[in-house]
Amino acid sequence: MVHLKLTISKIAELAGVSKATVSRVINGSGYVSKETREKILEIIRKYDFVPDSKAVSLSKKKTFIIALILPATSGPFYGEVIRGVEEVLSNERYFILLIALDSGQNVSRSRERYISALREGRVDGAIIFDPTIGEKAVARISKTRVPIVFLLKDYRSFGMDCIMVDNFSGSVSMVKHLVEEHNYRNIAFIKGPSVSDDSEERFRGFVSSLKIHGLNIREDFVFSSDFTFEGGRRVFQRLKKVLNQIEAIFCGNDEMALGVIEEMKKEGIRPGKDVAVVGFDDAFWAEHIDPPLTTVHQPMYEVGKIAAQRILDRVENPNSSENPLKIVLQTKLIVRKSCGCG
Amino acid sequence: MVHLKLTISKIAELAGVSKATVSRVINGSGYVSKETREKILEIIRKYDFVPDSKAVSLSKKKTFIIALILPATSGPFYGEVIRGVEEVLSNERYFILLIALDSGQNVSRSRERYISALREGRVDGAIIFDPTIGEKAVARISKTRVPIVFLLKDYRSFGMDCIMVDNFSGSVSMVKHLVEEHNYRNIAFIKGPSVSDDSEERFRGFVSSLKIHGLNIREDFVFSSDFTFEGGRRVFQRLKKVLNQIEAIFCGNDEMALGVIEEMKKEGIRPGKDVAVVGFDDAFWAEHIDPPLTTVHQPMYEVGKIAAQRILDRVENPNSSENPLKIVLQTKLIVRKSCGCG
DNA sequence: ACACTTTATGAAACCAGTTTCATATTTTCT
DNA sequence: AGAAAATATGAAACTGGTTTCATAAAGTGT
Repeated sequence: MVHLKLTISKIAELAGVSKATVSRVINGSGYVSKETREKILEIIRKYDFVPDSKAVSLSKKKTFIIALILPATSGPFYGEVIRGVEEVLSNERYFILLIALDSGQNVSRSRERYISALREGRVDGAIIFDPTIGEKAVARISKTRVPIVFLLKDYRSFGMDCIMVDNFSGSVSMVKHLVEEHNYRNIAFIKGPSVSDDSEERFRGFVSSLKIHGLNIREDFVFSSDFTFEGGRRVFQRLKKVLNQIEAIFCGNDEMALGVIEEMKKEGIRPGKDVAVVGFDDAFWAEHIDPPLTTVHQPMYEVGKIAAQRILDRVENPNSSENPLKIVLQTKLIVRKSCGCG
Repeated sequence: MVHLKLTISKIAELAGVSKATVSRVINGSGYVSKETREKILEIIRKYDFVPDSKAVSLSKKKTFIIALILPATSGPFYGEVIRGVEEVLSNERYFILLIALDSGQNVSRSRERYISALREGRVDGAIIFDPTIGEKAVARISKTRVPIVFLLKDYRSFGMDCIMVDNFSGSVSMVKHLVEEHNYRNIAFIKGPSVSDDSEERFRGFVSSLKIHGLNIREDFVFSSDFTFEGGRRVFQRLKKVLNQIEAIFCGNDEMALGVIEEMKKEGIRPGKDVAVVGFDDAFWAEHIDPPLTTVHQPMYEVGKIAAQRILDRVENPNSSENPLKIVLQTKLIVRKSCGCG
């Protein structure tokens, strides 16, 4: 038995009506008499008919798909952001087209890929988390006229909403804790890659907060790495030279903090006791490592949720002349033991 | 200036040819003279034209989208599987439609959602990782005729490929290590939810391996929980009663192991010293907790890659009569310190 | 020079729906 | 009863592409 594909026309034929009427019944639009509707619904049920989304998308000019672009390296955040986005979108019957940015040299390749997706009209809107994007690419994206919400990048000048996380304040509250609660006065800082805005913000918060506390920044206490675990290990080797001059190491993110902690232990130095080590992000595992990591929590689940709400708003009210929105979510200091507490 | 949308017809008009010819140029199909081709390409470039994917999908009956269905709770795996899938698919210019299964009571709701996506013809194929699915749902899925690859579920009887991980052997090698290297003879086991095949397989491997080593299974050493961190903590409270009779606790997954370890520490019991605790999965953080967790590595990145390769194969050779494939990937014992080593 | 193949192109059908418009029938209101 | 408004339905146009088919021109072989 050959499986013949059902279409709205076949249903119409079976019901003895026109396809326009079947379409009205399916969409609940226009006038249809009660009897006709029931008859058609009966047949739809009987044959288990579902309209083809490709045809619907074409004629309605709407895909019910939102692109979600994420950096491949966002490790712990990945899941959180997706969870937030999915929760909101699935309730409104939208789907997620997930595009991961290649790491390394291939970012531009994957950037082309997602810009193509936008230009081809594959999606109704996009949530873009692309830390290394620049104005040229944003300009191209803006030409597509597809509603966009940027994550952790402010491109309101291109008419795009953005959801930010207040990294600066996060650093400030961390330094406040280290200085006021622990009386540390010599704090090293390990920066992430300089292309990362987050990294720079965190560093600026660090510098600014030191100043506020009347401490001046020692350039030889500032190190640079790449936000990875391995990078944390490596940078510790350089940092060792000043280890006897410092009381705390503020790492630009948790992964590097973990690398530093591991390396310290290997050398018989006790993190949290001999020298404090703190991070930034509050990764899933941060509370379970030894010692539990004092860090700054990034509300990535909320970022996902709010981004999804915004993009839906934009998509469903395309001609709202509302100005591009900037929403700043607060970070939260999470005190555990690696700072010397407890 | 109003932005008028470009279509293939407008391009054709501008080039003074028919849209059929433009289509041929774009697709590189059929005959087109060199001059005509160049003229058309010139105009396409000049106006920066990209064909609408919705229209292409409809007429080609192909979306270049693969659905990827994942349980929301797959925490650490999430990223790994996605990474593997994305790597393969993006190279072949396919996109991922990501659908996360709700946790708890809403699984069936999200199951409906992804089955809808298949029935609507939204995707060319699907990779399904749905641990609690049953035959009824699989039967409905199979009716859609959409090529499917199942992850960690064997539904070859419905014509679907499956990628499995050999949990049984994983358990066996773990027990072998505990018994042969450490001489433990009294080992507790904490099962995951009984609906999970993985959980059951791991348990069966445990039982079988005990037998092989001439040990008999003590029912009061077997506990049940739910694969969560909290579940691990709770079950430890029950497990305490037999704590003085056992030398090791084999946890059905890493998260529970972590819960157990935390709880033990709170009570002043030293995991890895006083009693061994081992897990299953090899989550990202497993090597960084204290003590580093001895566990069984699940090759989820490879699972993703292979699943993606299979689904592409099926999608691009729709009438291959090849029998449904079962691919079993091997787990790997990762010895760290929580078993008492080192 | 003639038949045959290859190359080149456009008209029209097609993919599977939605939407507009015209028309016919009822219903409601003076 | 007659006009206006509401209800009901189908034909046809439309979404933006691809593909088939017919036709014509150019190239090839004998």
